[in-house]
Amino acid sequence: MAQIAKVIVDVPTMQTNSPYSYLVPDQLAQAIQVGMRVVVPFGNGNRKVQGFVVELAVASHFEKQLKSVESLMDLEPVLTKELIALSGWLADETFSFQITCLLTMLPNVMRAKYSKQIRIADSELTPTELAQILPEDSWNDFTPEQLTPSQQNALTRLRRQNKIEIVYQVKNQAQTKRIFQVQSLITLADEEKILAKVRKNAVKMQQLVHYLATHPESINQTALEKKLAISVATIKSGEAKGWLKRKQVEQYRDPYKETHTRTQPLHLNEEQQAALNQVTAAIHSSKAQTFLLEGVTGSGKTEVYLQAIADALAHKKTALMLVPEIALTPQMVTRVKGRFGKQVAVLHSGLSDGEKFDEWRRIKRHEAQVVVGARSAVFAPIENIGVIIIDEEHETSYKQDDAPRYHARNVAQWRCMFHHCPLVLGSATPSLESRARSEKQVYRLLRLTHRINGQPLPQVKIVDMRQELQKNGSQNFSPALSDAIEQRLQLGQQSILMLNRRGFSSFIMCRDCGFVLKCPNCDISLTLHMDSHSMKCHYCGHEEAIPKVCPNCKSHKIRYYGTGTEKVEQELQEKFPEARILRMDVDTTRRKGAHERILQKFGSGDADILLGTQMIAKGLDFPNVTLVGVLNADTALELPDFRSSERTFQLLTQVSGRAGRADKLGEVFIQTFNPDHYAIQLAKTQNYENFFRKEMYIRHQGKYPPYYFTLQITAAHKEENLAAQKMFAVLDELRPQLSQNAIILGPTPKPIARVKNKYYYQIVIKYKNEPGLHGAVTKILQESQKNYQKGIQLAIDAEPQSFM
DNA sequence: AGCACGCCGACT
DNA sequence: GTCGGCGTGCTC
Repeated sequence: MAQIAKVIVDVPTMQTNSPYSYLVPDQLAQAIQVGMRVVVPFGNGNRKVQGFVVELAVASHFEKQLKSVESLMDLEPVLTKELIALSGWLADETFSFQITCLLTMLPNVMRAKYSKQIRIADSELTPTELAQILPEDSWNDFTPEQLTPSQQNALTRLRRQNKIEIVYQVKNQAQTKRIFQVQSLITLADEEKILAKVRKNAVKMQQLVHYLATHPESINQTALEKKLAISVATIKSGEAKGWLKRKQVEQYRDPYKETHTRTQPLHLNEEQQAALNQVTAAIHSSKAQTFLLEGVTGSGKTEVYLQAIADALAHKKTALMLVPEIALTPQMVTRVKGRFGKQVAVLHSGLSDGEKFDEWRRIKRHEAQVVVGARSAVFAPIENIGVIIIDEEHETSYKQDDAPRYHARNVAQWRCMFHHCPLVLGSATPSLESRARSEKQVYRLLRLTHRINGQPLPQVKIVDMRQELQKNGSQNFSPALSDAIEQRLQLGQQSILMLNRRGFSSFIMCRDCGFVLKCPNCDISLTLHMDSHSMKCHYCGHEEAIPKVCPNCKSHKIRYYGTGTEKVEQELQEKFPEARILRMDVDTTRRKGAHERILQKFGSGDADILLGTQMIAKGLDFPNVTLVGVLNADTALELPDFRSSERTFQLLTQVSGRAGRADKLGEVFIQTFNPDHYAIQLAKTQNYENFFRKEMYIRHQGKYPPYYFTLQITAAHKEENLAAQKMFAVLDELRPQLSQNAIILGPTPKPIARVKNKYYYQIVIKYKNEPGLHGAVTKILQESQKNYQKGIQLAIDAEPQSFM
């Protein structure tokens, strides 16, 4: 009986979102396995596409003649059965395609590159004629995107006339790094004999011979080059003379080469021990229990995680720990690597594709038992999991905002069910969803209420900027904050200043007519960038020159407005000329490793003030920091989003925790125009529990999560009314499927209605129990495929992070 | 996605 | 009359 492979092909559409059957040719029958990538012919022209084998069977329900698998792309499966099952569930859950989910789970290099080759199939067509259409140097390798429409048409015509043949290629990008090792073939006894044959002035050759004679062990080729200051040519000629052998060996690109000093488990206090005991009990009894570890900043959550991981390892199991991208600082990596050494694999966006691939392979080959990583690390190919930990579980970065729109927490829960292991969600300020679930006993609540070392929480002072505005006019630094900074400078202590959001940025406004320079493609104002001396759009990347006169009224009084980190940095430097300031924002951290370098510099005391955006609020631990200033606490509050209070509270609580962690008492200044807002007042005392009660009441009143589930449907189109029409059509179709209890908001234009020249309209459904909703939405999505060619894009986001 | 089939307008 | 525009449907 012929073998049949069920393959998910790399064609991301709704119509092709199920496995296709292919015959397995005899020569592949032994090697093919579920989870491998294959190349299969697909569609009318039999173009080659990448696919994933999700099942091997002996029969297919497909009536017509099956095509055959072309080739295998892997020697062993890249996906486990668990991950294949997970991809199917995830596709359904997030209203996305299974192929999109599969590709999301794997390192980028597993994504095939497609290209085409052209061959003359009819002697009537001369190469010169063809070269007029397409230059000869790209005959062997071109992609449709690089062709102009007229080239495209000409080639299509020739192909229909059978004058040319198009050969499709699927290129595997997954390359292992290979280095040369040099192995000596001579011994000490040979040295004299060989040296006699080497010319007297060939100093390098003599050195090489001497080295080889005295070093029988093999050495990295580049290391040898450095050591003897010789070139590859010398080594190669040594090889030709038979003195040495060069061989290629595979090498991991290890992003964390430096060895970490090993640390020992710390002594736990009573609360930590009690929390740990509950988690380890679940590990031992293989129970898929979710825990919520709520602990004030500095209460030692990380130590509980580390000891839970140690316990899993002691029971011959593995562990997965997720950390927000931004908190995946060298500090955190050092802590985990320090405890578990080479058993740790790290996955985050700062790594190159090659480095990620290598870390991934270390996990796949069971060379790493502990995985630490950002959101997508939740798909790490780790087996036999003993515990999954999600640190700072309230972080919005755990939700992916493009397809598949998954939340790492839900994926982790699925994997915990699969592996029968506990999930630990940790935070000082849990998301309301998680905290509410622990209230209902769905999660088990573990609380850490004491800071280790018993240090007091920093003193938080709220500065009313309304009064400051009246007294001193508009400014970024209140006298209270300025004095505090001055004091730290004199004491030689460090300060962290946070400017909320990159968005509170400098835009340009005409003082005469009020004209604001906006992006021609998007509905937002352009931001001034001093580093490139230009105006940029944060949404589409549009860039233009800084205007000298107002384009509207020709006035010269067109000025900067608002505050960006660059402007604050300038102002700060003027105020404190002697201060050494480090700025950390999207612009200064774009380059690889820049993030680490800035923190390293600050940590080693090379700067007095660290000025930055949200990214400085998370997970940093610098003992010499005794002052934290939040320049504008309000910007997040003013956003039209039901989570804005929660975000503000979390951010302020978190950034306050950066002050005075060691033996020195910390001080925090929060500048705000809303000093009486409950999110700000409660952040002052770091009273999460009170904030939770208050915010839950407000969510209840407004019928928002966690009392209601939410689903957002968005339509996008170049023409505003088509996007709107589509949303009204969706609404008409959906409404009969919903009960009276469901609440529908919209259709409305999104708060930023136009991005990249497309208009966005959305509806949001708030519901408690709508069994028909999932099916109805899936159906709408399937039908909308037909409209896709007309340029209408429909996006569905279950539990969106914001309605904006 | 990409390719073929099929039905309408402006050209040799 | 045909060439080629792109709307529609299918891909094991």
